[in-house]
Amino acid sequence: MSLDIKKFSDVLRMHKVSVTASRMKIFETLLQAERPLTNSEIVKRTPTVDRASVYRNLELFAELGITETMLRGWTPLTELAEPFRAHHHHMTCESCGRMIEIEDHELEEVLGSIVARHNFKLTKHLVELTGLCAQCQVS
Amino acid sequence: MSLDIKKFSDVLRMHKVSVTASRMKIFETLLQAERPLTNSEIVKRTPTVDRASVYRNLELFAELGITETMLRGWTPLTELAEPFRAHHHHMTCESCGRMIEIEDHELEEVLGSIVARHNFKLTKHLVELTGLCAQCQVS
DNA sequence: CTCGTTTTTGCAATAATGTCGCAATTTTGC
DNA sequence: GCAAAATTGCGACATTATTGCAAAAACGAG
Repeated sequence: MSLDIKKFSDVLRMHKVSVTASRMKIFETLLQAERPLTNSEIVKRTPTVDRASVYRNLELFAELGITETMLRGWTPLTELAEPFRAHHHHMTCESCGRMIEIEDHELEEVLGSIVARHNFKLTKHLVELTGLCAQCQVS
Repeated sequence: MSLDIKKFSDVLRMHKVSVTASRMKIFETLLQAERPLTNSEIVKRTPTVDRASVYRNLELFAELGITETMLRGWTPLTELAEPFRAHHHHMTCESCGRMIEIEDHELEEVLGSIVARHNFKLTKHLVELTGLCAQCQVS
C-alpha cells in the first residue's frame, strides 16, 4: 500500500471517521490528478461512487483539511493539500490556461506578519495570481 | 447621478458595450451590497432582471474587470473591484464568519517580484486568509 | 470471528443553478 | 427619428447539488 494511502487512512482514523472504499477511490482520483479538478470531473473519474457520496466526501475532505479549493472563473477546483502535496500557490495564464505552481518563502513571511498584526490564528491561506505568461505576451 | 454610476457607464462605453437598465441594476446591487454576494443572491436582489441576463452580465463584468470573485467554501462570491472599491484582500474567521479587509503594501511588493521572476504580466490577484479571529480564539 | 451499533452508501426524487436559442425590445450612432 | 447592432426576457433544457431513507459496510467490544 502506498505511503499516501496509508497517510490518508490515518488522517481519517485520527478524526474518527470510517475508512471506506468510496473515500479511497475519491482520494486516489485526486492523487492521480494532473491538475486541480472540478467537482464534476471528480464525479466522472470515480464512476463506481455515487454522485451524492462524492459530494458528501469532498465536503468532508475540505473540513479535515485533506483538500484545498481554488477558483477558475466561477468554477471551484479541488486538489490535495499538505501533507499529500507540497504547500504552494498558483499563477494562471489567462490566455493559454497554463498553471504554474509558486512556492515563496518571503510571501509566506509577509502573510504571517499580516495575520499576527490582526491577532488572527491562521488555518489556511490561498494566493491566486492571474495574468499572461511569457509566451502569450509575445504571441 | 452618483459618481460611481457615472464611472460605471464610462467603463461600459469605453469597452463599447451598451449602457442598459439591467446593467445599472446589477451594478447598483453590487454597490449597495454590505459584503461579497453569491450569484443567486445577486439574482434575488435584482428581481426586475431575468436570471439569464444577470449571469450574462456578471460574466461581462468579470471580463471588464468591474468585479472580482473569491471563494467561500465552494461558493463563488462577487464584489466590485477597483476603481469602485479600494484594492484589498480578505481574512475570514472560520468560527464567526467575520471578514476583515486587508491592505498591505509589502504584500503587493512581494507578489510583484514573484510575478516578475516568472515574466508574467499580472492582470489580477487574490489573497484569501482563513483562520480564527482574536475573539473566537479565546471564547 | 461474530454480533450489535454506528456510519456510510446508493438510490430516487427534488431543488437549485446555470445555459441556450430566438423573437421582441432597447440602445446606439448617424 | 431610423436602421443596424446589441441586449433582454422567456422558455426549455442541461447540469449540478441536496435530501430522506432503507440497505450495506465499517467498527469495536468481547
